[in-house]
Amino acid sequence: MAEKVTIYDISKKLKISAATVSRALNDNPKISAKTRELVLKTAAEMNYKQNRLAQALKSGRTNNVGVIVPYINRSFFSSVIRGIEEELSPHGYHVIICQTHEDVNNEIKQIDTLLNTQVDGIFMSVAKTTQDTSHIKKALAENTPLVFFDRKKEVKGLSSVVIDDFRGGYLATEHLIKQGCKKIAHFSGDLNVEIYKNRHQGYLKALKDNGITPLKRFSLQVNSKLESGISAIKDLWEFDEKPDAIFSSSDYAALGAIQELKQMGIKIPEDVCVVGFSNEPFTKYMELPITSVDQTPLEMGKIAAQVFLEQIEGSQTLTVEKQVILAPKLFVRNSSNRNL
Amino acid sequence: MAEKVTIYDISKKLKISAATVSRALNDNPKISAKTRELVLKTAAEMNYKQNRLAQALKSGRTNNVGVIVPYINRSFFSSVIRGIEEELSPHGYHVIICQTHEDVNNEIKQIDTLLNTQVDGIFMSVAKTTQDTSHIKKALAENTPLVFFDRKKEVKGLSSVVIDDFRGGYLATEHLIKQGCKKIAHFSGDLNVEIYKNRHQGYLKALKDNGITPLKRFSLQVNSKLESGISAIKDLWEFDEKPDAIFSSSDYAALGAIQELKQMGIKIPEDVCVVGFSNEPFTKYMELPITSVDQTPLEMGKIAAQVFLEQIEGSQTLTVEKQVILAPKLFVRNSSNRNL
DNA sequence: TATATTTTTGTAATCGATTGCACTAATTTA
DNA sequence: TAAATTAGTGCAATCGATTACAAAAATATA
Repeated sequence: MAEKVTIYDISKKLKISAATVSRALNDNPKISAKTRELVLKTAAEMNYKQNRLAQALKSGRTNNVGVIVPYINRSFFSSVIRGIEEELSPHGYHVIICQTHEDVNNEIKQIDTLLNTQVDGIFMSVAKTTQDTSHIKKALAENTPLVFFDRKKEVKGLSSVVIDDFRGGYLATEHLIKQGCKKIAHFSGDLNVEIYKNRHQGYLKALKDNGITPLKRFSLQVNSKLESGISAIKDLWEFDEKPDAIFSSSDYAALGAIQELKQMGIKIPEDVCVVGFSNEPFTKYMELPITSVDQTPLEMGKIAAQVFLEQIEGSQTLTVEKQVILAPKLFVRNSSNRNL
Repeated sequence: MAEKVTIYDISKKLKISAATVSRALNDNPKISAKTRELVLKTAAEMNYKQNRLAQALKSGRTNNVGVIVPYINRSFFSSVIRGIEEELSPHGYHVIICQTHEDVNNEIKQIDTLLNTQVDGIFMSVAKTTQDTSHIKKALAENTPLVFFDRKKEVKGLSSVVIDDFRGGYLATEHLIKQGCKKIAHFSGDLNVEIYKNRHQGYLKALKDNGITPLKRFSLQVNSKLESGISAIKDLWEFDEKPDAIFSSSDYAALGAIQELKQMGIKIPEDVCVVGFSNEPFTKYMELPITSVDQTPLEMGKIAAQVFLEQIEGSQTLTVEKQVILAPKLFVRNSSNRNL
């Protein structure tokens, strides 16, 4: 068994104090070049590895950050996490992951245990049901930087990185209008959730800017499931005046819509254009690839990490909150492309 | 700013020693009920939170585990990680994630820093290119349990949880035979990688068991990309004797195959059946859903976690390695289902 | 009541690294 | 050469919790 080598082992071997060893290893300028060399050489020989726990206890910094998301295996979240990891790893940070399963109670627990483990920072996308933010303010109270991504809450002093959902909604709708669509229906998610509300607003604004009066009946709350997309189409088609386009806040519902429309013999994109949101991996693999708004998750993760780093490094400055809003990207594919 | 409360603060307030406080908090039976109550009550009042770093330094256990995968945002890996997290979180463990980007050098670094951070255990799926295992043996030398999942290496003393890739290959091929296919081609991955080799072996065995002589030309090395599937089909169709089924070790290549076959006007599943591997989320969403072998990633993660827990808890027993082999599940869908 | 036991609590070392302060040795200055 | 700096090291406390051992308090026994 490899016994752990400590600075005391080195100090004994060299008959110098542990303090000197520590200083030599940390490139402290007060140490003579000769001693430093000797210590470094010996440390290498003895296969010394710094005990990060001891160091963390002393310094109060663990070099760990926590990421809290609803589910890690959702394509969007795992990509954001990847971005965070890739940006932070070169700086010596490790990423700890936590899942809330969209439940505030778990969120509360996770924040607690993360703060307890003394993470140097927290990244989070709040659960859909989260209303109260007192558990989030704890991080602030303990002086642990917290950065929201995608799903944020308004808490003074906390930074966030989100995409411009309004613009995403606007882009998608505008694109549909340019394709010649005039009766555009929108599948929104729960309008109490900020991101869905914003996408909806963007949709409305684009219509108005183009002289189209939005029809109340064309805004449906549809949750993020294939089946919901199917039944939403059925509902819409009960009326005489049918839409000539669907802009869905969810790729899954968009897919359901496409399946149902095809079922009914409706041609896409000739008769009806369909646009989704999130740019889920499957959208581009479909036989009829689906146009979708990309949320640039990888970039979002990287930028969130940068915001955290700025906050940590420049601790001089009083904690300044930073609100980054990324531009969404529309990927036009066949489900809405009439210019082929 | 909330000052951190320590057991010393409690001991001062109650005028008892920190040792007593510590014992009371840890339910040590040597403490009188009265004192315990008092301490617990006071601790709650003062909002005491144990410093896990100090405890970790003392005990040598951090309650952190590391997971090393090629990329976290691959559907399969993120699902395994989810399984690990969900199984371990109730036991108080946190999960640290690391990516290798399929590069052994990163793998080496990651193991090093994880051991350095004193994780209590490591889960890993090795990079495709990994040959030498000396970096992995370091964990063993430091007495840190390491559990392989999916992609393993033979290292004495290390446990693993994998699926029965041979059986997966066998199942898929057998299914195709039952559909009446007789000329089944196989897209394998790199045959130097164990999992691909095993799937290939399973394919061969199923053919033989059913009296079909495998054709060398029908075993192609195709990497896990849509485009590769397309060109593989082109290659196969240059010969007169065409296959009547494709069993691909990759869902992406299977998808490419389907696209190209359709392009050529070939009917699926009537003329050619197609089966993929991994049960990627997109397979079930396709207009023509793709039959695929599921690797039960969530379960794999959970079981890997259980193996780790057994190893940690029953530290009495000498480290016994455990090799778990999970059964793959075939999800039959329209790309290979002629019995509709 | 005096002594033996058992409970309960306190003292101090430990985990490994860091760092302010003090001290010695080496160098510079007068 | 003596005094004043400067450079290089060591001592010991610290981060917060745990725990063997010692000691004190409470209880049981004679």
